[in-house]
Amino acid sequence: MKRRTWQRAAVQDALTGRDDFVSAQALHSQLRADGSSIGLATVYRALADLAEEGEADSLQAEGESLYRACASPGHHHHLICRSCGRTVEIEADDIEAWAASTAAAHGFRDPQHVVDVFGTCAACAARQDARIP
Amino acid sequence: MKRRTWQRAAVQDALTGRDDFVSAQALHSQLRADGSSIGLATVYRALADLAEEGEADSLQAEGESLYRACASPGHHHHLICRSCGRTVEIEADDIEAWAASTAAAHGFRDPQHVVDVFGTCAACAARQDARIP
DNA sequence: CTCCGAGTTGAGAATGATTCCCACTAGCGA
DNA sequence: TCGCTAGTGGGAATCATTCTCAACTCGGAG
Ligand SMILES: [Mn+2]
Ligand SMILES: [Mn+2]
Ligand SMILES: [Zn+2]
Ligand SMILES: [Zn+2]
Repeated sequence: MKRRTWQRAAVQDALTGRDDFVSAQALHSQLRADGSSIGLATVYRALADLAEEGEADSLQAEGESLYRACASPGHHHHLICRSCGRTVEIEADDIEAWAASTAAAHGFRDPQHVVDVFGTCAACAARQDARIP
Repeated sequence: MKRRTWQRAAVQDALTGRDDFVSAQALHSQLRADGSSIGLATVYRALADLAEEGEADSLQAEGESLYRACASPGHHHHLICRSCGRTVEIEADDIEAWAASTAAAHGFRDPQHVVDVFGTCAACAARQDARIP
């Protein structure tokens, strides 16, 4: 029996309020800065729960876990700006089929896959070009 | 000027001697068990160097970095058994093209991608089936 | 071959993210 | 409302990885 606490709601709201992948630490700092008294361990627990329930997507970058409340309810992948973190949700049935058939072709059962694309978004690219010349 | 030391050679040899992804800690333990006096920090450094030089591939799993000396010299991906770690190297030009075009379609520059497939290999699947019934 | 200097090593300390501990708090069903 | 117990949070503990730095050793110059 899961209980509804304002802490869980606060984490979910904070996550929904942004469109980039964020770490537990960063989200905790943001919540504290906004006046919340939520604890760090609770933010970690809430994010882990959200990810397990499928309410949030997670990925590993530079040794830390990042989370995002995605708009697409189903399975999808991400195109992520490595500079500002802005993220585009991507659906690619071809990739799904490829992953499944590749696993099957080698006798692997219960396939899962990690597919993420990183790049520099147009805005960040323009900013970089303007600064360097 | 990069020097040739027996420590680097030992790490590379140990890595080449296995066909699964392995952590720095595990490789250090193995080397020590085989009588080497190599230090843990050195194993970390050697693996990082090998990865940077393209001599080894690396991926993140469960919060730790794993390394593998791959047979394919060029860019490729992996199909990994989540039970025993056995790895198959995969080349998929379709995926390369898809990643590049996806990034371009959204105005993202300098795309890179992470594509890994995990599953249970035939041997591990058979072992599990035999144990459970 | 010998010498010297800069790259390399390794034990232990430091770091940083994440988890654990546990006394206290607060959902929520009866 | 009452009691049970999941949830909370501050701080300690854990764990992978990096840093520190004195000692060491490649490898090119002479
Ligand atoms: Mn997919
Ligand atoms: Mn690729
Ligand atoms: Zn950007
Ligand atoms: Zn296996």
